[in-house]
Amino acid sequence: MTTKRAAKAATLTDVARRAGASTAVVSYVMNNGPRPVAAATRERVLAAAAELNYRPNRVARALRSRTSGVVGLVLADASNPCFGALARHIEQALGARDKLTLTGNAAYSADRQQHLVERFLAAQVDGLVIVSADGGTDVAAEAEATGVPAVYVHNRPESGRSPVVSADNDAAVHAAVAHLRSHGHDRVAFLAGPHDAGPVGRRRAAWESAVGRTGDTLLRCDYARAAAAGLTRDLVARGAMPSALITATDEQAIGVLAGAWAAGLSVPDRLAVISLDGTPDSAHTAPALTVAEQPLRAMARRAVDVLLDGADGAAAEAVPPASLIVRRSCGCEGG
Amino acid sequence: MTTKRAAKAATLTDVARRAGASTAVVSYVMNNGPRPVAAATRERVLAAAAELNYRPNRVARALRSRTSGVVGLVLADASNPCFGALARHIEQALGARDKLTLTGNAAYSADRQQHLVERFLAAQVDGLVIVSADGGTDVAAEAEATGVPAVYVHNRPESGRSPVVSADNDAAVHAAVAHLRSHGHDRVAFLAGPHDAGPVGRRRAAWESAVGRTGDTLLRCDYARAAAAGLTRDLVARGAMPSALITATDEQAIGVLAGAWAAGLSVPDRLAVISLDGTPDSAHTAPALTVAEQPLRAMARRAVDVLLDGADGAAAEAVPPASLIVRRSCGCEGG
DNA sequence: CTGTTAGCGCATTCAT
DNA sequence: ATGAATGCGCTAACAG
Repeated sequence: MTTKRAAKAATLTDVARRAGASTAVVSYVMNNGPRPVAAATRERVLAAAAELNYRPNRVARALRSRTSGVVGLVLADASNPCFGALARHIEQALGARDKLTLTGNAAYSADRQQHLVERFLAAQVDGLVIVSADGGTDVAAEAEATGVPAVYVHNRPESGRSPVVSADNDAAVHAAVAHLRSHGHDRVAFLAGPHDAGPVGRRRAAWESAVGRTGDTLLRCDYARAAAAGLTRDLVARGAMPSALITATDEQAIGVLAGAWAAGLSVPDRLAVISLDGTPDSAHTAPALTVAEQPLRAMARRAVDVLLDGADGAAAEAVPPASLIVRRSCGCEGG
Repeated sequence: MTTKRAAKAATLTDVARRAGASTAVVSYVMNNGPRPVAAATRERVLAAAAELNYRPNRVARALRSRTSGVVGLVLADASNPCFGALARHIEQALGARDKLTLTGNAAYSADRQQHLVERFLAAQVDGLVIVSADGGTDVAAEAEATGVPAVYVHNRPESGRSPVVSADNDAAVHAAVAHLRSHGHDRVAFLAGPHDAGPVGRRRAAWESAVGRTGDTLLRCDYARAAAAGLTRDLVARGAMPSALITATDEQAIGVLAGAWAAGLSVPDRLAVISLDGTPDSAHTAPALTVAEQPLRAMARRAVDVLLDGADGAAAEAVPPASLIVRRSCGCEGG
């Protein structure tokens, strides 16, 4: 009969006793500093630690050293592939810096976002990464008021003054418009979100400047796939579907594809589509989406660097520009 | 010039001093217990806390009370929509139980999974939820050896003995086969994973028992969308594509749809497809996928209950069975 | 009902 | 190079 009760975890004091050393020395060898330790002593300590299967208690360490080694990641909604992909890259980048990631989904609710931030702050996070949608309050400011650094990724609320890392929306939109024109479309419609805040608002503005005042149609719908699919079916039914379309997000593009299929409208033959996110999902739609791909991994890395090293200036500039990935939905062959 | 330095956070002692009470009383009111406090005193304490903008330090609390209020979630890969959706539901269920979620992606690497678990344990998590793929070691056992409860979701390694919450794969597969047969397909092929471990292995076995030894073809490929797309193009090119197919996962189904589109094979006219995951993504493909939907939210809730309340027995039984969601890819109209 | 006090496990300062 | 001793902020005995 094996013992069911877990052996009480060994502490630094246990190791010290076993190694015939003081707790201070053990601490020095566990952390490689801040003071030197004789090689022989170090060996004894290491051996004792191994024998006792010692695991440093990060909570005690956090209390004493006032850094938890944990950063909070607040997400508007991880089921949006764009946010989800960012989240993975951020978690990975934090791991590379030896940080653990506390993750929370706010489900597009400002209240829940606020709640999450408060709980993260209470948990003594070393920093906050906020991947939020439009409409939230400036939670980063709240964090910084308590001395915790924070960085926005992708979107920053109107009133925000904390650093943001975002992609170059203008270049992405212009590349997309140019590509569609090279296919012979002189009219290029744009599918925006329900309002003009945040990155999508900037993309819409970029589209306007790119197409000029030529009367190209501006479409709007919610970011959900279902909404875009519904809009597409409507448009086809009314014969009002343009022949070339740029969608503000991959979610919308996927919805458009689904709606077009359901309505019997062939993409790219009768509708050319380019999307502006470039999440991994976009490569495996039917047909595969041509996209202006945001450098999500680079954005994540940059955000973590800004957060941890406080390189406030030139945040956005340091991430590579969006690049056009040509696949099928624009009308090009291959892909 | 506003002060840039954050005011040192108020502590329980500060509140006690300000309220003219002892730290014990303050603790009692902050936690609503474990001992009663006179209403008048409680008011004074609350007022003092509010004035000082007091935030309990969860790290100190964790050290003292030996529970951190944090649980670790280790994911094989959050970019797999099935795991990603589970992760969100688990995070939400944990939040409802007042727990924070430490999230880590193992990227299908047993090493990284091991690493994550060790770091989570060092962070004194109150429990571990493991959404892993085939091939990992029994990390839950390691956690439980240190007294930390752990639950597997979706998949448990061969050697595992910890509780596992998974869906009813057999029922799902039988429903899918029956539905395809009702469309007149007497042969129903199955697309499995590269090997027969884990849930996909069970699904494949269920398919075999459902179709009998009638020579229906078993296909295999990696779980990635690209792999399934490539396989599909190959099969079409060689004229070896069956007319009815069940895919073990949504990822594969999406890849099949992409491959079929690229190869000019019409779904559902010349290929009927049903998938066995039923992630949110499956509703917005072209055409929309008919799926045997796993009750991901219920699984997440159940897993959290098992983890936190130790209801080890009858884990899987308590989750609702998979349900067939009929859309277009099987050949049905509407959807 | 409330105050006093002793640690939780660790990092670090002050002595050697 | 090492040891002893001091808290980090909080909870929970133990006294009133």
